Amino acid sequence: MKIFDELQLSGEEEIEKASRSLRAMSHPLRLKILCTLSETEKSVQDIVDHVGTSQSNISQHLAILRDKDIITSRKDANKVYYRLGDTRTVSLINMAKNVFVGE
Amino acid sequence: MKIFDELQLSGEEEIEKASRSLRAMSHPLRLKILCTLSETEKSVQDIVDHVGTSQSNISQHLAILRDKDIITSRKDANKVYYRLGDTRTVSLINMAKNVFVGE
DNA sequence: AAACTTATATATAAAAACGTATATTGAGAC
DNA sequence: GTCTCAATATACGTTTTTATATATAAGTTT
Repeated sequence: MKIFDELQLSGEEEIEKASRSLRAMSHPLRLKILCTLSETEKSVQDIVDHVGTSQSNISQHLAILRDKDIITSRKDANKVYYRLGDTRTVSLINMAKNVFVGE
Repeated sequence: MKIFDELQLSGEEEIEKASRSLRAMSHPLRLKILCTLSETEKSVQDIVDHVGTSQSNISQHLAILRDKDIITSRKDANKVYYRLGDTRTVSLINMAKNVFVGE
């Protein structure tokens, strides 16, 4: 049917795009970061405290999420605040929550 | 708020579980396989034809998805038919489609 | 037995993760 | 201004994981 076809993830580019985003989300630390950010924007240090690994490691993971436009940042003084990038990202996180919580 | 808390992906195990599933979905070939299977169950050879790589490679990817309970299989004669594993998997694929299609 | 379908073992290549060290940027003290 | 401290990013090397090709095994059908 029509509706179904429209919902197909078909084109090569669409597949690639989706899989890049999913891959970026799929690392435990990055997923934690994203869940943390779904509440409210946070500074890098906040994230480090919540998630619990080295500052450098967090920063590297943030770079990965940033490169894929999954999160965005704003700089205030010498701190950098991160938040979920766009509606699509928010949907993704909510989707993950809905699907995985309570199993 | 309450509802929000309930939707949090919080426990370490929950995070690990979600990220394992997401990672399994996040390879382009595996995502293609899953999309293909969202229509209807298919034999390995069907999948090879649809997705387009070697039989061995497909089989290896199927093993990964199978190990994570994302797909299940049934054997009929000398063919093996795969389909999406459970409701959770179907939700995941549908949500991925919803999120990524039409961007 | 020969042909077919699927799975697996093994080796290699490629990519990702992480630690350590270092760079950058901004703010405040002096 | 420049020194210093704090916050964040990046570079680089090493280890671990993942992907894939090639070859082969195992089970089924004819």
